[in-house]
Amino acid sequence: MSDKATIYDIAKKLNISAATVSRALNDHPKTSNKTKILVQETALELGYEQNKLALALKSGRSNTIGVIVPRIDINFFGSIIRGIEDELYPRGYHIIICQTHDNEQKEIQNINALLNAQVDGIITSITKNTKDVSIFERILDKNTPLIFVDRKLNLKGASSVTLDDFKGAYQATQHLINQGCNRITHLTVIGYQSVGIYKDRLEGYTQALKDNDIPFDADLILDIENDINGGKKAGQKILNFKDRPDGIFSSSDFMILGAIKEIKANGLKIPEDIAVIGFSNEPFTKFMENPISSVDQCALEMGKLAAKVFLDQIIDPKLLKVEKNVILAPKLKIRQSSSKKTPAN
Amino acid sequence: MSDKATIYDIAKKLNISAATVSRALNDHPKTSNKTKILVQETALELGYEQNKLALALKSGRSNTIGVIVPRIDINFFGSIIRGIEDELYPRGYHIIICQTHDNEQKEIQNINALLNAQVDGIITSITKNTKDVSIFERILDKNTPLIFVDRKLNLKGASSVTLDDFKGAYQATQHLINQGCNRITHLTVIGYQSVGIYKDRLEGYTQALKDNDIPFDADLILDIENDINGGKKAGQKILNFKDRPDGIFSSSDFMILGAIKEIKANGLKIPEDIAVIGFSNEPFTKFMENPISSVDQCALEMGKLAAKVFLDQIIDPKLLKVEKNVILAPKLKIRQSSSKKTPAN
DNA sequence: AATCGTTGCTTTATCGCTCATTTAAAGATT
DNA sequence: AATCTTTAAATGAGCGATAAAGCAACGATT
Repeated sequence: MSDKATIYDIAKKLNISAATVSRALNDHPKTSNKTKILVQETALELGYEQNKLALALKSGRSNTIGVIVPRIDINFFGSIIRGIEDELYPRGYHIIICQTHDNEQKEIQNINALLNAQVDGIITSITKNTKDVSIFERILDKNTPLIFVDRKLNLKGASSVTLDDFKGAYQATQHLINQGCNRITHLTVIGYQSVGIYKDRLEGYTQALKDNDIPFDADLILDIENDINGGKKAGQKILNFKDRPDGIFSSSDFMILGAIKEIKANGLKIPEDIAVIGFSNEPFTKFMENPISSVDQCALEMGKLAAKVFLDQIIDPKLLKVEKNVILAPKLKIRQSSSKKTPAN
Repeated sequence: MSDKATIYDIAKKLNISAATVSRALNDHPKTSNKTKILVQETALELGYEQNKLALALKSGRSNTIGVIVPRIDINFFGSIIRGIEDELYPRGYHIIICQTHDNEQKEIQNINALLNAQVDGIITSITKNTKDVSIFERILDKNTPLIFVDRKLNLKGASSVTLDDFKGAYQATQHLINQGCNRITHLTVIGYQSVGIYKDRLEGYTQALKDNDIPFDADLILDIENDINGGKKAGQKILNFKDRPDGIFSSSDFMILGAIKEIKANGLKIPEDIAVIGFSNEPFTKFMENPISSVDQCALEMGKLAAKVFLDQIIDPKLLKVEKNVILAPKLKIRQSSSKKTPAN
């Protein structure tokens, strides 16, 4: 039971007051060098370590930040967290992780728990089902910095780091058009339109068509489940079209994977017959035998930026609420699945 | 600035002492129902919330656990963390995440930081380069429960949840033999033998050969880099063998992916010419057009078990150190890449 | 010699909560 | 009626660190 030494132990040993020890350790100007050295030596000798909890209680700052994501084991969120950690750890911050599993109730619980734990800020991606804004207002009421990553709410006083989903979708669609496609379907999930990102992707797609004088055809918008099976069903529909599409822009990599499987199973070639591009740049897309093009969401960078925005917010606690909204440009990863003209990786 | 209410605020309002408020809120037996109700109502009215920091300082327990992994954005570790979170969150624990990036110095820093933060326990996967045991002994000296996941050190007093790598390797090799292979190469990383798991996999492979009266051939052990490129190089070597192998057991999915690409590029068929199986069950293995067989490491379950072991440890703080070593049986995921006889998914 | 300013430390109070101990009040016992 | 129990609340201390204010000692100033 090597019970930790406190500043009191040091004080007693040196016959000085605890406050002096505290100042000596903090390199306070009003301390003599003699005492500083003496205290530091004794601290080392006793194996003293600052109790962060006491400091946190006293100062009201825990040096801890809460991060809430739908699920940790989704690559995208894992990378975001890594970005946050990479940025904040060197500055002495700890990161508390919470998951919502896309459940609004858990989201509320998580936020309350984090606030109780006195975190210095919260970075979060909202659930697909978040309806109630009030819990987020509570965060702001407490003057706790709130930064949304990727999935955001529009809330005065809250910052955000998001992807320009419109642009990503626009570029992906434009890329397909450049490859010679002129009948492009779009796979999406209408049910998630509240999250905003799917809506933006749909709009980017629509705009790209418009700018290229390709008529918009509502039948080409396929509303499916966001998984491989949904993609397979979409693949069937696509194969059954009288006027078969020659391109697919999917708002998710999993949906496009299903569609690809279905299309190939029916003897069509990708990208020759149908060129496809997904969204998210899931790790598996580049590992495939025929690598899948996708829109990269720069997760790592989003995490880093969110961390930086957080740091900006707390530079001056007296400052009126700073609100900062960063929009990241996505990066197209052109691979075989959409390279009719020039194959690439 | 809706500054949080404390028990003193409640006490003042009701003209009772703070201690009574504390007891009332904690449902202490020596409190009258009248007071309890009164206090609870006032607490609600003032928007009181317990300050966990103060509680932690007072009680010496932070209700926080530290998790240190090489990298968060690796699927395997993400799943472990998810398992831990799923298990501990409902019991009121928070999880602080740290990364080592496989750097021993960062590992030491992380541990020190977590101990300063007064975590109630540490769950970790050591780096590939960990040499020094003393930092882990420090954890135990402080009576902080220490649980290793997957990558462990043998340390008296520390618990562990690991995979039976030997068994996984044995089963994978046996499976290839069952499929008719009798000249099986093994891809490994000799440099990582200190981590233990690669060594165990090699031994499982060796034992399976022995039990099936297949002579061990040291030339069939290929020591390569643990990535796709390493796998490609291994693939070349395999193709150049005079007596070409008909099976590959790889201790990593990335290595086998490279090997597969190389082999297919040379016109050979998988599994017909060469049957292959990897290790880790990375997500991409099942998404491939020709899904890759692999040994699943049950990451989620490992995380959950680690959390449970932690909870076991702290049931009775007075108890002598409990040491618990759980070894999980891996699960073979048989897919196309190794299914010569009966195709499966 | 008396006063002033520095320097460097001590004292005291506080962050919010809880535990052990004490006190007070009411009821039970003879 | 006087004492003993029981019960509920008050008191005070302390977890570990720090900030503000107070004070002693020294040398410098006039």
